[in-house]
Amino acid sequence: MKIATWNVNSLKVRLPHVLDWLAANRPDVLCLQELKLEDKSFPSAEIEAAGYHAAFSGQKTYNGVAILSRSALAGIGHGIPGFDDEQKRVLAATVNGVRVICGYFPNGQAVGSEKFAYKLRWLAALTEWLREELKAHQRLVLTGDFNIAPEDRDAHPDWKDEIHVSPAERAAFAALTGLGLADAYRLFPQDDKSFSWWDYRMGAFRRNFGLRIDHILLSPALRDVCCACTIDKAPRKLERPSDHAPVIAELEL
DNA sequence: ATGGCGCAGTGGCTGCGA
Repeated sequence: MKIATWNVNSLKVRLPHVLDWLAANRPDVLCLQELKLEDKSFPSAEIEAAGYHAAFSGQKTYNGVAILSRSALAGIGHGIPGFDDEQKRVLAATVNGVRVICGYFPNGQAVGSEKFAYKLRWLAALTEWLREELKAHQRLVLTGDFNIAPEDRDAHPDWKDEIHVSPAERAAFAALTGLGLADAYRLFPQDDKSFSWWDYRMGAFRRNFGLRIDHILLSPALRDVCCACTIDKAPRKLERPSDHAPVIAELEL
């Protein structure tokens, strides 16, 4: 099973890239973030024509998540149970016995801001929910745009902002891995300065001034069968790219 | 020089992302 995540920064604008990428890579599951469109505008026909089922949770202008799958999606769940939130950031579904949770984690804007407090509240709620989900689902994937670079090696050395690399955010990430979830990318040797996001400005991609903030976390049963995890930088080189690159994990299932 | 780029909304600009 090949499972991927990609923050597309507007599905409307990026649909051609997504369709091309699905055709070229044929993942079993693709989790999308930052759809920036309402459910009524979701491109269901195009996704279906590409051979994929879809579950989605969108809103106007901001946020929005989707799970695309070659097999049928079951047990679709919206949001974090018990956490009231108008922002569409979480979608869960079961595919061939694997519980897939797609998340667009809050940005946080600046350490100490109102949005930062919301980010930490959101992360705490997610973690408590995942604790229960892991009891119910032996095979579980938590994936998406985490907006956290878990270690120093996951951020360009010149990254000056505290957001995405602050101790509080990294502690929240560690709380998730503390539940037994493994960062699939770090199960394998990787190049130095491996990132999944690059600012549109300042020639950041050309200079590889980036962050690794898009992740695939695996429950113990899936970690044991994970045979590869890579970042595909090719779509970031296209005309009008998303600022994020897809991350792909391969599971021997 | 605190911007730069890109997207959405109902705009000639602002808010936001990371």
